[in-house]
Amino acid sequence: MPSPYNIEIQNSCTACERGQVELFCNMSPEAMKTLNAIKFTSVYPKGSVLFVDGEEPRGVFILCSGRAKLTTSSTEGRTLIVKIAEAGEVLGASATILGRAYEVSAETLEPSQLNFIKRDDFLRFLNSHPEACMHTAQQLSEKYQSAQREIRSLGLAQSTAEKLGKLLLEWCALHGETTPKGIRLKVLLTHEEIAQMIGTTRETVTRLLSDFKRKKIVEVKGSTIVVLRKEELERIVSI
Amino acid sequence: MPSPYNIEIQNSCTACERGQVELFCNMSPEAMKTLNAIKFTSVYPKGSVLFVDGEEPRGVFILCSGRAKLTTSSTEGRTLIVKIAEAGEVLGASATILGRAYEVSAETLEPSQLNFIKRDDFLRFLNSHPEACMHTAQQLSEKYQSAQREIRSLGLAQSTAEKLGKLLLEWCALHGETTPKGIRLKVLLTHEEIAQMIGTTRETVTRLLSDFKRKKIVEVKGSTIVVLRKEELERIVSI
DNA sequence: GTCGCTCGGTGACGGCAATCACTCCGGCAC
DNA sequence: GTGCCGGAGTGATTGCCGTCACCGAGCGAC
Repeated sequence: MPSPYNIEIQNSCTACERGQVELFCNMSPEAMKTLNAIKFTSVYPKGSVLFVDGEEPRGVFILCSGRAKLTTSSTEGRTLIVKIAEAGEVLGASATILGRAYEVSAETLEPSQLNFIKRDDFLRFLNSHPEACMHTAQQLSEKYQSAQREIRSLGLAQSTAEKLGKLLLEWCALHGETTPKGIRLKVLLTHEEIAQMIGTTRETVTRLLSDFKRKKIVEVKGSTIVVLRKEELERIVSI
Repeated sequence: MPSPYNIEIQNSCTACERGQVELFCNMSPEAMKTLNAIKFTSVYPKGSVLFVDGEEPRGVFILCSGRAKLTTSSTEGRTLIVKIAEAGEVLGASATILGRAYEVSAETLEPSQLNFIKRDDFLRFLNSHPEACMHTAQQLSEKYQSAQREIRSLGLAQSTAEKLGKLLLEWCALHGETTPKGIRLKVLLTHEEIAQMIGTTRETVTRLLSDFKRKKIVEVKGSTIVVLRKEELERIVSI
C-alpha cells in the first residue's frame, strides 16, 4: 500500500505483524480492540514536531515505524538531544499520566507512522486494562533506565572523547553490523546532532572523529562509520 | 514508640497517617491489606546501602521516613549523586519491573524506615491490583521527569555556577523557609556531596559559594544557607 | 551555468575549571 | 594537653574545549 511518504501504513494494530516483539503491541485481543478504537493513525513527514517541551499534555504517541528525536532546549537556544526513539516506543506517557507539561520535545527524524491517543482515552484505557498499565510501567521503566544512562554519560565523563566513545559503543550494540574489518554503523545524524547528543559543539565532534580516524580507531565514509578497534574505544571510555 | 535509631516506627501501612498525601500509600483497603502482608518493615541507620548499581533486582524499597541518596559511579571512583529521595518514594521499581540490574545505588542519608517488597511479591501485587499499577506508573513518571531535569541541568548548563544556582533554586522550591532576610535552607550535605550532585569538584563548589557570598547573593552559617537575592540567582541560571 | 544553503574540516585564541598542594579549623579520642 | 581526621578555604598551574573565523564540497533550485 503506497502512502504519501513512501512508507507502509498499518491501519490495524491487531493485524500488525510487528506486534509480537514490541512492548505495547502484544496484548490480549480485547485490549488491542479497545486500542484500535481510541487511536488515531497518521503518517508524518520528516521534521514534524509532535509536541513541545512545556506544552500541556494532549495525549501519547505510539511510534509504529520511523524514528523521532526527543530534545530539550535552554533559553538561549542550545539544544540537547535526550534520546532517539525507535519504533515501538511510546512518547509523552509520563507527562500524560501525571497531567504535567511535556518534559521534552519530540520531532520525527524520518517519515514515521504514529498512533495518537487522547489523554482521557489513554487514562481510561490504562485503568480498565491492567495489562496495558503493566506495559506502560515497563515502557516508563525503560525510559527511566535510558535516562539514567544519559545522566551517567553526561555527569561522570570527564572528557568529551569519552562521551563520544560511549555513544559510538552504544550504537555498536544497538544496530552495529559486524564485518571482517570491524563494526559498521549507519549514522543518520549530522555532526551538529551528534554534538547535541553529548552536550558539546559541532567543531569538537569533527575534531574528535578526525582524532579517532588518525588513531585508526574508526573509519568514516559518508554517513557510515566503521569501528575498527572496539577495544581501544572501550579503553578510552573506561579510563 | 522509641526505636533503635530514635525515629518513630510505623508498622501498619493502613494506620499510617502520612497515607493521605503520598503516592504509594493511599490505596483501597484491600490493596493496603495485601501490601501489609507482603512488606518487610525495617529501620536502617545512616549510611546503609540498600542496593548497588549493577546488582540483580531483589525487590523494591518504599521510603517511609528519612532520606536516601541515589548514586552512580564511574570505574575510577568518581561518584555522581543522581537524586536525593524523600519519604514516600519507591526505590528500585524500574529494575524490579524489568528484571534488569539496578541502574543506581541507594544509601540512606539519615536513619530511615523502609518497607521492602520482594520482586515476585511486588510483580504479583501489581498484576492483581490495577490501582497499585497505576500508582507505580505515576511514581515512574515522576522519576523519569526528575531524571529529565537532571539531564537538562547537566547537559545544557555551560558554567558550573549555573548548575549550582539551579540546585539552590530547586532546594528553595522544595524545602525553603521564607524569612524576612531571604529563603533559608538547611543543607545537610558536605561540599563534596554537593559537588557530586552537579558533576564538579569540591574546590569548585567552595569557590562558587564564596563567590556568591562576595556578591551578597547568599549567606552561609554552618549548615544553613540563606538565599538573599533569589532574582540574581535566577538571572545567573537563565543566562 | 549561478546562487542558496547545509554540512564538514581546520586554525587561533582565551577562559573556565580540574588538579595539585598546601593551610586552617573544629571535633573527637585518649 | 597532643594527635588525628574530615571538612572547608585558597593559590598556582595546566589543558581541554568553546568560540570565532574562514574555506571547500556537495546539492538542489531556478
